[in-house]
Amino acid sequence: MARYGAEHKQATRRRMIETAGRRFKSDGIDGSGIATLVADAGLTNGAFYGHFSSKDDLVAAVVTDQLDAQVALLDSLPAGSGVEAFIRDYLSAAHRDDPAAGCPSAALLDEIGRCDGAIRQAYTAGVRSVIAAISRHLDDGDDHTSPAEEQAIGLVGLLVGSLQLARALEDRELSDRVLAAAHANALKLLAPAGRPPTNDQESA
Amino acid sequence: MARYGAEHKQATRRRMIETAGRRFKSDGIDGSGIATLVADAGLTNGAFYGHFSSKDDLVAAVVTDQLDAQVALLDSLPAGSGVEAFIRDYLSAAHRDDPAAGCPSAALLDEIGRCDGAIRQAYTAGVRSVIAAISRHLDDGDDHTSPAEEQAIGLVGLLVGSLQLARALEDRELSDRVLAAAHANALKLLAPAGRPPTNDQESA
DNA sequence: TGTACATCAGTGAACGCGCGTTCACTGATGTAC
DNA sequence: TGTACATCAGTGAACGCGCGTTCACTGATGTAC
Repeated sequence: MARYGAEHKQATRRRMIETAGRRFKSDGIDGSGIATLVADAGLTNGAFYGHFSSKDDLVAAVVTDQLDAQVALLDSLPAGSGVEAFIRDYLSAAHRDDPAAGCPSAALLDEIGRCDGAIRQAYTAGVRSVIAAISRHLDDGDDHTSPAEEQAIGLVGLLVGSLQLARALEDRELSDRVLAAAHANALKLLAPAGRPPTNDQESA
Repeated sequence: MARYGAEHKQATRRRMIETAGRRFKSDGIDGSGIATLVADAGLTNGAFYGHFSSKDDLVAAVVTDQLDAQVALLDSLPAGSGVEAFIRDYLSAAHRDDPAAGCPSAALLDEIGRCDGAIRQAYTAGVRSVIAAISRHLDDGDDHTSPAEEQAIGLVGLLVGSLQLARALEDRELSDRVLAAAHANALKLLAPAGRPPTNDQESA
């Protein structure tokens, strides 16, 4: 046996992936250097390549981990009104103001679009699971015009784009209005056609 | 008088802003170095600071220019079904496959969210105009449940998020499905409540 | 008309710095005998 | 029980490179006389 138990190295890798997830989401992938990433996990730079073969290798692992966590969150929501609760939290001022703890797609999606194949593949697999998890919630409700997957995709697009928009705006009041408008529009997407959407939301 | 006419320097600045717009949208802001930006415009690196005080200064000018162009495009569309045409083009495979020529928000929004105040202010002013331009089109149609601005904001969020998603996916078939689903959802957002959305779109 | 000078957009080498990555080394542990 | 050795997660200095930025210079032009 070596200096540490068999689980020690895995635990360090785990820690790297989690702290890197926060760092990427707050500073961007390009904006986060190896020295910073490794310091966040309490290590020095040379240790990095004992755990990952390259920065891209870490990015792929982080992307997978982040989307897995989002699926786990969705699966933990109650079957009845889970999606509505998810939407409310997603479009909250708290989520907007804390990217490091939030949705990886909102923080990184256009940067991921410019990444190499392996990272995009990891993202593709992850987002497929997210869409499936949302669809499962939508299927629980009986009435809907469009297939659940179509609704789920539209919802993801709307949530991600709107949160990015709210974050990019320098005007707090307009940003709040974007969150409120996105909320109203998300409910409209979920509402069955032929009836007006339930309208119990207020401006944030 | 100097070597060139009074309009020469302005023309060079214009060219820098346009080529930088394409470069930023294809490689990202962080991903585009001064040397490349200046070479794209047919200059060498020292010339840069005769036109801009810093890279951030260029970025702000590019953001303003790009969103102005988007407003001009929207204003050039026919009053009747302008938004529907805009949506169709926005969610086309051609737009997905050519970020350099496309929407600046789809290419850069999360990166802009991490930029300094001046850039975010430029973006805020620009996107305000885009939302206003879309709202003008929506006001032309008489029937709508939600105020035009609310619909316009939802539409922007949906389009931007969905296009980013389509671009990030490594699976072409799923990416096409995302574009088609976004299209269907966009029409649903525009449709007045109480009637099902017009459903004349096909998968791309 | 011819010469000396001022202008100034653009050139290209150089600056310090942080990047991703490599590698010889450390030192705390478990194992062999 | 005591000593010599193997393991290996983590250390920290160093690598070549591209970054944003600076600056002394170039050279084609218009102006002065």
